[in-house]
Amino acid sequence: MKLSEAKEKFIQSWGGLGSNWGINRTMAQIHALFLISEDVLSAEDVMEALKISRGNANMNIRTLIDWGLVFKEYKAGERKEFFRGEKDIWKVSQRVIKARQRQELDPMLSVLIDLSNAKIEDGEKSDVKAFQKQIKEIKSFSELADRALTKISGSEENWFLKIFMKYMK
Amino acid sequence: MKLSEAKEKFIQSWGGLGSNWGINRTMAQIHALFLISEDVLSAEDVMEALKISRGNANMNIRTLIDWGLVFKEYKAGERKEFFRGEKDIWKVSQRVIKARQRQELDPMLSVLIDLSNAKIEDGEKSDVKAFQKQIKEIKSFSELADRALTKISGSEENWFLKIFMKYMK
DNA sequence: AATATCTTTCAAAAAATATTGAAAGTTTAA
DNA sequence: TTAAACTTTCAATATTTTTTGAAAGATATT
Repeated sequence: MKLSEAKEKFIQSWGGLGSNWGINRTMAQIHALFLISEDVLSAEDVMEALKISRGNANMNIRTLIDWGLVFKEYKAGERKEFFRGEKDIWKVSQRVIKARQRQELDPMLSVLIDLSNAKIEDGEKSDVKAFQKQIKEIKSFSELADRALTKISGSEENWFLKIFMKYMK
Repeated sequence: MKLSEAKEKFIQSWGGLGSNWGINRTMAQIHALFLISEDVLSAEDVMEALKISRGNANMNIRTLIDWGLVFKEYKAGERKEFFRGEKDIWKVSQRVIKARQRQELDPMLSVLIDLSNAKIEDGEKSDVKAFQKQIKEIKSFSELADRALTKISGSEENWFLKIFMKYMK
């Protein structure tokens, strides 16, 4: 296999993985490109490598920066911006977890908390009770998951590895 | 708040959560409906509650059954099928993890394994080395994650709770 | 202050994804 | 065996999401 083929395959697969998990395909591809690029890349490099438009490249690079997966870097004597990807895959996954937790899990949790506290003013009494019980269970579970994810996304890789070795065979 | 409003809010939020995670919105809404329905529901009940077509209801209920989140049930003397949702939120999340692991993580893992084993027959030697090193790291991490998810999706809730209490404050 | 270089925005277009509903398929009952 | 009751399929349609590219906005250079 050629190196370029191998890279292409990685980029495409990473893009597919992302898009199945609600992360837009191009953003995941750009991220893949950065994961396997030793050097910094300019917006143009990204546009060219992935054959995408300037707007698309710009927008998705911004989002990757927001997520903490890509960093701006300046070259002496060069006017344009360059970017470098976070290479440590443990850090990458922590930052993905963090971003998605605040964007998607937390809003759901806040709805669950609202519903738990809401006074329900009609309906068959047993229906209301059943509904409230189920919401409470989902809320408790979500809070547990939220705390577990927070812990994982703030830990050293070592910590996780130790727990894994000890408890997960 | 009225019971119907509260239910609606839960269904909409759960649908939104799903769609942000690459699960089609309607499927997540149907799932939410089952989560908070004490009784079995027919396809028509679902169609009516969510105002969706027969085909849509049928297709998404099938997928939920595939995922192990909804079960067929028959009523004595009734010809049509009824469905009941899995209510235990721990089991629900285990089954979601399992479904997505085999659908999305495993294919990526298999690409990573292929790339790790592939003989790369061109390119600057140091580029090839760097690429191979990075792929190997991503692969190792993915295998670890895969095993962690497998363990979690096959465990008792108690096991997880214990670990959590002990290690995650 | 005019110009060149580069970045960002955003409305329109394209692409991807989900939904509909009618027709075909299946099962049960008379 | 026929018909009624129900489920599944799938081509056409609708909706949502993503992408483009040109124009506007910055910032640096002469």
